[in-house]
Amino acid sequence: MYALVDCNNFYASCETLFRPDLRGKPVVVLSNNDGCVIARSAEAKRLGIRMGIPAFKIRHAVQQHGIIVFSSNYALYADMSARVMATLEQLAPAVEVYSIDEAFLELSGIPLPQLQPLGERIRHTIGRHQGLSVCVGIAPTKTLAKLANHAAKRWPATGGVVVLNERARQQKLMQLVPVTDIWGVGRRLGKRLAEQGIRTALDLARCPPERIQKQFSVVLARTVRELNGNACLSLESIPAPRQQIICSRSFGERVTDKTVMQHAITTHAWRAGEKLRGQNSLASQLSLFIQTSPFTPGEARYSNQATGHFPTLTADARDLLAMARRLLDCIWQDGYRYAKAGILIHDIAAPGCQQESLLDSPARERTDTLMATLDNINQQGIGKVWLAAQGMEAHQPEWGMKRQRLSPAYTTRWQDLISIG
DNA sequence: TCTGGGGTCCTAGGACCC
DNA sequence: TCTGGGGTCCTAGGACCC
Repeated sequence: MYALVDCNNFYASCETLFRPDLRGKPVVVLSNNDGCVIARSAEAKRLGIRMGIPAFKIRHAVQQHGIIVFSSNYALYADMSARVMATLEQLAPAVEVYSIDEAFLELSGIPLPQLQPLGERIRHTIGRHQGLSVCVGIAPTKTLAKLANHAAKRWPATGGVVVLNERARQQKLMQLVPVTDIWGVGRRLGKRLAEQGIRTALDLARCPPERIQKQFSVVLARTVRELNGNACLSLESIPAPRQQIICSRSFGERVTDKTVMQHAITTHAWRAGEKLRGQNSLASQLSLFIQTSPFTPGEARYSNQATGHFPTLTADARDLLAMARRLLDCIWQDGYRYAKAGILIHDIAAPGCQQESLLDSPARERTDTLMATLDNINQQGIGKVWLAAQGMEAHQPEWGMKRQRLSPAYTTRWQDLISIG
């Protein structure tokens, strides 16, 4: 059996955690740059604030209903997430961290009658330790566990825990759930399925998987099997190294100056290097993209990308930044108002695969030591070091994000520690 | 004025190989 | 007149997830 544990309104709940005065009030959290609504408290949902709506479109509702608005505070969310996951590790034999607010647990070996009490214990413990509310779905496959979790969220009478072990209960639930609420079925597939009269989860579960594979894909066929209790997906407790690393941001204000753009892209390249070294990988190529806004009508549009190959595999920040700057020289065009830029690494290799250069022997060990030292300093919170190419105003860069409603980093920065009295 | 930032997997089609 | 059959690798694009 698998459990899916999912935090309720995670970002919004993190914000109210240290602001008890806001409990029971409508709260929303915006995406980076205060762009769109990406999380809502139950009260905000009840007011009809939709997921993903641009912030400027809800200004009226904010005023009218006194909705409290926050910028994204990922320092806070990531730290609270780590605490929730650590708690789950103590409650279950194996945990797969699936996203910032969700985890799958493997519960094999636990007798059936103990599953419901275990779900309740998980809810209770995270409520006590982290002050967050979670829902728990338990079922024989991951897809059914997702479905059970969906039911636990949707129907409060379940008490936030749903165990779906009997076929009859699974079918009863599937009959009520639209097919697009199934994990792995999005809008497009939902539309194509509807054309064939497949509207509920049960409709899909009753299709022969061979037919679905032929007409749709092997992925959807797997979903059909999972809905029928045939587990095709297993718990992946050890995350595989990323095959692709992206660091990109929309700018707080449009960028028109090449030096400012250089600072931005070298900072993204630096971050990409940190992620790369963090998973002990090497890059063989790096891409850069820059673009104007696709939304502003009447404004000249430009978007371009360039890729460069390294002579030997590298995770050295100096190589990555130099490449980013070289690529910018290739695609930069004066006269545009740039809205976004990013760095992509997609050809990622493990150390030991590299072909060293015949001509110059890179001092691999020395660059590894240097990078490890820099990463260490930055992780310990004793200060920050970076390369001069990133510009000197690393804390408040000109191109930085707009975050006008940012809450304190309550749990990760000493000066933001809450004081009482 | 104002529209996020990551990821994954699969498939089709072209280039190329023998 | 008649023009094979079996592969691999790469890329772009589409779909999904949070």
